Amino acid sequence: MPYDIKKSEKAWMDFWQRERIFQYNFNSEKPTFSIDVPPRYASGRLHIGHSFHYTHMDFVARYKRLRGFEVFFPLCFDVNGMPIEVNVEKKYKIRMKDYKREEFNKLCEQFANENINGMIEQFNILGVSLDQSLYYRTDAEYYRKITQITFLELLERNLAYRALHPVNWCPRCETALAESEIVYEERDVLLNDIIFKGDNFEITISTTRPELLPACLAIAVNPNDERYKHLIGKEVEVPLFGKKVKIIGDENVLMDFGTGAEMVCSVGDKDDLKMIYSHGLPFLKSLDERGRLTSIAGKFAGLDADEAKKAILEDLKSSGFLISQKKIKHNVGTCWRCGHSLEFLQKEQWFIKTLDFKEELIKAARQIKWYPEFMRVRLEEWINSLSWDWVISRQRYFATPIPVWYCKNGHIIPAKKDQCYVDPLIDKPPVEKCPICNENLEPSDEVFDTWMDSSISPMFLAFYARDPKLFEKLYPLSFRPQGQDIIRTWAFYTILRSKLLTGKIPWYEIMVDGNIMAPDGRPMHASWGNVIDPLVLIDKYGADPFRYFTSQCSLGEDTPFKERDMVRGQRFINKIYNIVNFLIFANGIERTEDKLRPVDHWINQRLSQTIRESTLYMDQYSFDKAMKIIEDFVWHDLADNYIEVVKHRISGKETFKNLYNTILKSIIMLSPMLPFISEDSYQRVFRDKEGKKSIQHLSWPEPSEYDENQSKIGESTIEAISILRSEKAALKIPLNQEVENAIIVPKGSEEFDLEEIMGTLNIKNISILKENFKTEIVDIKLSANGYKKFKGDSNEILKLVRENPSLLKERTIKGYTLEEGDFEIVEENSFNGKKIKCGKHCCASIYV
RNA sequence: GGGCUCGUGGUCUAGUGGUUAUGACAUCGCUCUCACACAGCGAAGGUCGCCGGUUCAAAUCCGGCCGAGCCCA
Repeated sequence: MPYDIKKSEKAWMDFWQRERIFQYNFNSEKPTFSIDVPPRYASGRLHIGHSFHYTHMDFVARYKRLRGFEVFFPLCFDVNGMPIEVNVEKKYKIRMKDYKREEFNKLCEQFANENINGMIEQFNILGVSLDQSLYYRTDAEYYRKITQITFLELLERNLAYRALHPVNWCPRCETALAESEIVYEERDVLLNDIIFKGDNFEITISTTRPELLPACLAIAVNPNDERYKHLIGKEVEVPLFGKKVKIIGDENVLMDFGTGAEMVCSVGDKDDLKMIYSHGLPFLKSLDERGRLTSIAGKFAGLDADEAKKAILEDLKSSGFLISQKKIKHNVGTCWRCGHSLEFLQKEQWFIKTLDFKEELIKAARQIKWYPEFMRVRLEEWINSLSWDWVISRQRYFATPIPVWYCKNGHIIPAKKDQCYVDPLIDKPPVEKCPICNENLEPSDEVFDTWMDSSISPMFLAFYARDPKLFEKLYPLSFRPQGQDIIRTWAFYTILRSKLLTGKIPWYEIMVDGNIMAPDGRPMHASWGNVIDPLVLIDKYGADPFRYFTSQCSLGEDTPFKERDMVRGQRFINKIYNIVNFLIFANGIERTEDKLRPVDHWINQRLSQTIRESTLYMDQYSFDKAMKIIEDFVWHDLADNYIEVVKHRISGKETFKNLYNTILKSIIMLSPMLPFISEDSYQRVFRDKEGKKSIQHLSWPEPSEYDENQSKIGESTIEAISILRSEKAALKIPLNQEVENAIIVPKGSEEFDLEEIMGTLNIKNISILKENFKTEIVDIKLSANGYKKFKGDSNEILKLVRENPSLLKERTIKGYTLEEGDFEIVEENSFNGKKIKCGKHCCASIYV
């Protein structure tokens, strides 16, 4: 009966849920291993990349359970922000701003609920061992309450502040965006050369944004530029608008971009902003919140940026100011959600201080252990490049309300902490009038950037502001798994919030994953038609084969999806199933007394080595390496060699016991990666004897005991068997057919378990001999040690020895003392004049 | 333009100075051998992206270039 993967996987996931196998026990005496699970964004279903990430963290959760930890692995959802708003607008064909915040948010919540239910089902199918009774969603009042409280705490300490500041602004979404929300896109734009006239001179500037001409503050040139340096300090007139501006010198101006002269506007881009600050230029508001030109643009007022660009270029052309245009590639900042190009706008916004803490944050990042290590460098690069504080206010609906009120004189009245969760649009302020000027209060209608919610995830999970005792116990969390694309956001903001609010790092370890690429090696894009649905694959192959594929992906590297890895996984799972079948068969036969033989010691030695190495790799979250070692052991040492050898004596008590333990330890090691087949195997044979309800309740194996000498004999024996087996195959003798004679020629002082060889291969007599055996030296090479010893003389010595092999018997050559192992001798062996197959330890042949 | 990562048989991949470069998938041959033909045994297939340097010795270390990915400007 073949392995029914679908039926099995369904049954065991139901079993795990029913028996609450993954439930975290708050009263456990075991040490806790806590995972700051990425709250899955509730705008859709899991795609292959998410599935990949969650299986990786599940490997960790399951491994840590086996290592004796009480694992805290909660189910979390991120239910906030623009993607959901946009989806709801699309679904109902409505505009958010036409609705009251409350009403619109109800629609968002409903939309999210459907996705959440779907994703929980997906987690189950994948076998992700989340404790579903530990749960949060970021749109719930219990969660937003903590977002608000932590904000109020920062406000009390002046770490949050409100200020007028240019912000990245999306005119379509009408909201400020954080730097992390900007997507840079390369676009074809026109670089326009425009003449500015001064007293008896002209200067031609290059700009991609002529619509900002009304906000022109100055012309900037590089002070080292021979063409222009004499003009610095002179005045020119802004074409069409008649305003006079100065020519300034600034080292940041690129001499080879366009004409090497540019206009400084408020505010075209970040470079403008830097020059405005460094040259003390004023801010002009040239665009409004919807991206239209303001009154300073005269007759162009009211046009949006694109229309204005056209109109102004027209006028410049007809009045002779525009002298040339050429197409260039230009990086444009766009809104991560809607793709509209962004503007800089002067707005009152809420900020959290970050620039003051750069050093401290880098230090904190270094206290955290990063897997892989190089990901930390990316965070440090990001921290070093930050040029202003974190803008946390958003002019949107579906997010946590900012818990403050304002009076008309601009005083800020924050909510009281015990008032939270609070919605200023609905709830009453803590006081009726402004305590400073006795004015009436207006509620804030702004919400927080959603990273304000997700960046307190470890604090929330550790019961911050709710249960100080639990917080003491759980904080910092053990482990943060996440994707490389959100190092600068989720990882960064979490470290920031944690440091500011608790003074501690949020977790001791962070594991950063790469992405799954399409099979063609490119990112998956719906428009490229290379998107892969994990559920279709799992339906075809099963969840364990999918997990097998994800276990092959190196941490932190992008991996193209490979269906053939799932095929390979399927075969491996089938192999495991059949190994267990054999054990069940062996379990059913009568037991006789016996003793362990050298091959048993050999498999125990190989098992121990596998346990030691895979433990090392699992501790570093190098699942690919651990899996490779375990798979190699199970498939080749255990299945191909050991089982074949013990078949002839499987009725023996000790033999059976050794096989039983070897298989049990193997499936325990495989269970983090392949939980379904492992649980299935455990339940089929081991549960009765071991007693534990689930394989997840067992312990990660310790290396077995074995006798080193016996193990060596076992190794030579395995080699002899494998040579003789292939010999038998070559002679076309069926493997179970009896053979009269075989010979084994040891290379050195090796010993062999002849009885084992005879039993396994059905050979009547085996002799160990050295007569009639001829060794011919074919080639002589230097070993690594030889090279190290002889250094520069290596080639000369090698030449001497090759010409005269008898020199090998000398004690010294050219003053070097010779030792065994300096040379490698390539031999050809023959027996009775015929070539004979050889391995590391022996040569062997069937002797008919 | 900057930071990080990667570039190995047809495809994918292991391998951070020293035998004949690992394995998988695909290909070809042999074998239904009492757990498994979703198996076993064997064969063919590689100038280790390119150029230069260090070294007795480089896939591996260093420099430059080319290509890919992520993040940023």
